Amino acid sequence: MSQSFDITLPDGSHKAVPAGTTPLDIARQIGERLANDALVARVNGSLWDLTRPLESDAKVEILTPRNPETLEVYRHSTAHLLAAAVLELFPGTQLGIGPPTETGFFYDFERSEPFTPEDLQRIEERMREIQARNLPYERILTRKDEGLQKYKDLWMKCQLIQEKAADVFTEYTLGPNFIDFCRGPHVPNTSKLKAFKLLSVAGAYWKGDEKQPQLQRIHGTAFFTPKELAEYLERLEEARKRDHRKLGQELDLFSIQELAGPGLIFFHPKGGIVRRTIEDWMREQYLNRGYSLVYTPHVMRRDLWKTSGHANFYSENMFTPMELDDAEYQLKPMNCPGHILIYRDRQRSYRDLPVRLGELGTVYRYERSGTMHGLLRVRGFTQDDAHIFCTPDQIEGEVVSCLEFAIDVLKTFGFSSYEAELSTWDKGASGKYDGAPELWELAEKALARAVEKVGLQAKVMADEAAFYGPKIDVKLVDALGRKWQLSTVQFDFTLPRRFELEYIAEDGHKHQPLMVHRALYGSVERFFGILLEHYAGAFPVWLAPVQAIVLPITDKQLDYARQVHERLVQAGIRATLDDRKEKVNLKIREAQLQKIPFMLVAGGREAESGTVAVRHRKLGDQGAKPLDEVIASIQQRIQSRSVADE
RNA sequence: GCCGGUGUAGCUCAGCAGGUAGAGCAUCUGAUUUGUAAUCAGAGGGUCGCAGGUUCGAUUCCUGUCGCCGGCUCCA
Repeated sequence: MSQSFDITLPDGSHKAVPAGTTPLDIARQIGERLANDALVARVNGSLWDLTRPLESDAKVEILTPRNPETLEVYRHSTAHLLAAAVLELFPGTQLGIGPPTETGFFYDFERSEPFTPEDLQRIEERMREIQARNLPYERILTRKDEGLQKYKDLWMKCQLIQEKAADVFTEYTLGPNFIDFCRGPHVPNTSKLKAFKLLSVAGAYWKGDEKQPQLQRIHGTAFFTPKELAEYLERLEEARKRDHRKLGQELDLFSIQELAGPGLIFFHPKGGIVRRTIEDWMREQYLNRGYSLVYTPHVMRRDLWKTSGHANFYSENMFTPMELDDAEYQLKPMNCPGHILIYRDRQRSYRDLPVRLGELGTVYRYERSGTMHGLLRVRGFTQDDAHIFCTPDQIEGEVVSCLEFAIDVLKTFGFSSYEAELSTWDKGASGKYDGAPELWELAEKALARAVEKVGLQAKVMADEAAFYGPKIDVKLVDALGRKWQLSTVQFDFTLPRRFELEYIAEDGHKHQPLMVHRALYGSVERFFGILLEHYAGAFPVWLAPVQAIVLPITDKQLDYARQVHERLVQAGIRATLDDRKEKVNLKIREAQLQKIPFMLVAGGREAESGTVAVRHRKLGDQGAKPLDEVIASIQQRIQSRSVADE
């Protein structure tokens, strides 16, 4: 056993070390500082505990907080710390799983009593105490049969061991009293954990399955430094401040009425202006890009939904059918069948294709109570929906223009950062797919080539396609770095078959067209909510419900202010006049809180000279300017749809 | 749907070991004519989410129900 291993370091240098050497030993040889900062190692590509002896020749890399992948390990170790604290305070609690997440970590517990917010505080304090004990995380190898015996009082752990463990598995201790079945790796000891905070408790089902017992999930977050933690908490606070539900009320944009029912949105006059502007832009684009605008009914016979298949596989999401004198009718959860009926109302020639039918179609879907969320998750919403019926050799071009269109939406509304996902059928391996393999191949190739052509980065999500066809999803990244699913471009191989769609091809025979479903805003309501949060309520001028407000200083300037207001309105600017007998300070404060882009102060001096004193919501007092100039500059912003707040 | 929390004036919130409620802002009235984020004074406004129960008495305790919030699940 006195063999030695050949270690390759990231700089390409080699080192011979005796068996039994750990990555931490190597770090120490390189430098005390590195050994101090080290949290975990990468050995031959996989993450490895610092104190775990090397087992062969290896490429070894010592990872510190500078390596982003370290954060997951760090948070995972914090999750163990949480579990250890819970067990100390509440012995007998059952442990579920405790993974890191994108923003922190959680651990699931089963306990008859609910954790209260006070419990959370106590737990967090106990975590700090345990942390201060400077306990090591130690990796232990255990035989499966032994492990099952050891964890016999922890049913979830036993289940996990049964399902996941090899004959010999790893577990990690945290001091003398805590041990957890876990793949690892972990940071070497609790002294490394410098900044963490528990955030919430909530219910979560074991394995995410509602037929399984419900557990209590404690969420927390952890960062390498208290400073980063504080910044994260500030971001959370910022997100809370720009919550679209809060802004929607403060800015009087929309409401949800208890008397009318949850998940149903009322757009108030100001929200109505914003929404209409968003919709008008889309309608204009439809017409510019070769789409036809159609309208389809909101309720249709249930037979239609039987033909489409929705009555079967989508029934959970549909409103209960209503009985009319001749038949059952169904509120529409989708627009596709309506567009299909228009397509097949007459015989189509290949010369007619592609047929692009677009609609701002309002659909109703049954969402379980408890799942609704402001504008983002509702029961009635409007899709900027279109269906493209085309020939096989047209699909690539069609997908390309859909993606270009989608990118144009993002740019127009001020999102510069976005990403895409290409969901594929994975060769039909999972067997859940409908449609001929040739069609899948054809469509997936077209999608992949289109993605490349428009220069999108698309992550391939194997086996994530819908059963009826592959798709591309576009996600945007907002001002706070949050990702939102937005546009989707999906093939549908099922509906053309179910509705026996056809066109007469050049060969004089009937062929089945390909059908592409695409929505770019996704849902207008949801898009509205995303925009609202992205801009924190300060909509770009072209979208702002009120673009300018005229503020006379005293009622001596009222006549002049009325003229100014009239000029603005004549110029097509959405302007209001604050003619109350109030101090200008108050008027400014309120206009500012309403996030009105331009406040035009009209006092005696301005009335004399035909000017207004311009105050911009972000830039502040800009001084007096000739009214003509001000009008032109506001108009310029509106016409150019500028998203810059200046 | 499930787990936990929560529901008091238009808004934000206080209060109640059970004795039918209070502030600030908003609203209305009056005064103030005011130069870049809140002028002053007075008045009005709530069947304490809804329905039962316990009690001499319930906004307060209990049960049910509805909405909302944080999650799970699902998705636009």
